[in-house]
Amino acid sequence: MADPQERLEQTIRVLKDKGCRLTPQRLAMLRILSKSEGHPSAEQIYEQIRADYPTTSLATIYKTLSLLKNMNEVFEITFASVGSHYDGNKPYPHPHLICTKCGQILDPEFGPLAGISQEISRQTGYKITHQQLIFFGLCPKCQKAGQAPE
Amino acid sequence: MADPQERLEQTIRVLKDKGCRLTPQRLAMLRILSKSEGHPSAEQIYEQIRADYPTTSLATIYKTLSLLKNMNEVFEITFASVGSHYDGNKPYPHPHLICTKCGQILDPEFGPLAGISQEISRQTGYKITHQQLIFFGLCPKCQKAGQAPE
DNA sequence: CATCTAATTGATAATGATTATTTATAGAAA
DNA sequence: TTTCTATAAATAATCATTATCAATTAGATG
Ligand SMILES: [Mn+2]
Ligand SMILES: [Mn+2]
Ligand SMILES: [Zn+2]
Ligand SMILES: [Zn+2]
Repeated sequence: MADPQERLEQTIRVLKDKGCRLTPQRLAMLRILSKSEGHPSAEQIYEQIRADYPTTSLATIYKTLSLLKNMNEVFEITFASVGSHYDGNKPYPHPHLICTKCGQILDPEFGPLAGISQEISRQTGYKITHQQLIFFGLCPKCQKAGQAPE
Repeated sequence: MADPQERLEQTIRVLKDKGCRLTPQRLAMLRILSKSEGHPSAEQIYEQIRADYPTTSLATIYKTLSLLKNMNEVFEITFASVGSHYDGNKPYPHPHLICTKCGQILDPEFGPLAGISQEISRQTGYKITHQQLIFFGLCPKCQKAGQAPE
């Protein structure tokens, strides 16, 4: 994982570059996201923030997450059955390992790209039941510029 | 892809084995799902069904999908930003290729497991921007039987 | 420091996909 | 026919997320 302090400073730099304000609520969120322990959901971030800033609104959490997503300073794991979770420590797409019972989410570390499941299983002790591999991109039709989404 | 007729018959067999009834609405759904053209959403299945059975309720679609999921006769692609989509032709986990502009979902065919993105891109003409690879399983703690989910 | 103003916040309403509930229906069994 | 049970239809409820808008404030300016 990246050094949380460096991630924090990096994100603050990007925010300032874009002319965004650094409010206390945002700073508190950045501290949490720079570590992203356990890949928190919006609700979990909200609960942590409220410890220090009891009047914070959940809407602020969502708006800040949206802002950070747009500048690629947080990565969103969108999986319907567990809701969205966030990783501000590795703010780019990467594989995840989800426990289907308790919902715990890990970043599995793996080198090549073969026998992955076994390797992850060995590393983490998880018993892997299934996986989801999704590729995103633009279909040929959508690559033509100036075309509205259907 | 599997032969839709065979998939239809297979699912009907499983339903009967479990003592479930084969209603006209269900049969209409099975016909759609056995092909699963375009990986339809619940809403899209609903619209197709209504052509033949105008009084059908959306709740029935969801209930039947839930039934079929439980007997592994349909695979659900749960990705938050596009909502759930269904594949009854290949009713088991497999990779998907999603256009982030129009939402089209394909089953990319690929052999080994290296240089996948390039191969998929060549086969489909998609310009791949990112991917999501998620492994599901049970963490060591959850593998201990009789433990409640957190 | 005081003032100014656009960005941001907090409170709340709205949205939308999915699930739950309740009553009605229909076919199988007796 | 009567009874029984699975299922359907209609509708309400849920819940995560987004939108709205008046109030507040960070940060620039003088
Ligand atoms: Mn991660
Ligand atoms: Mn598929
Ligand atoms: Zn677990
Ligand atoms: Zn497209």
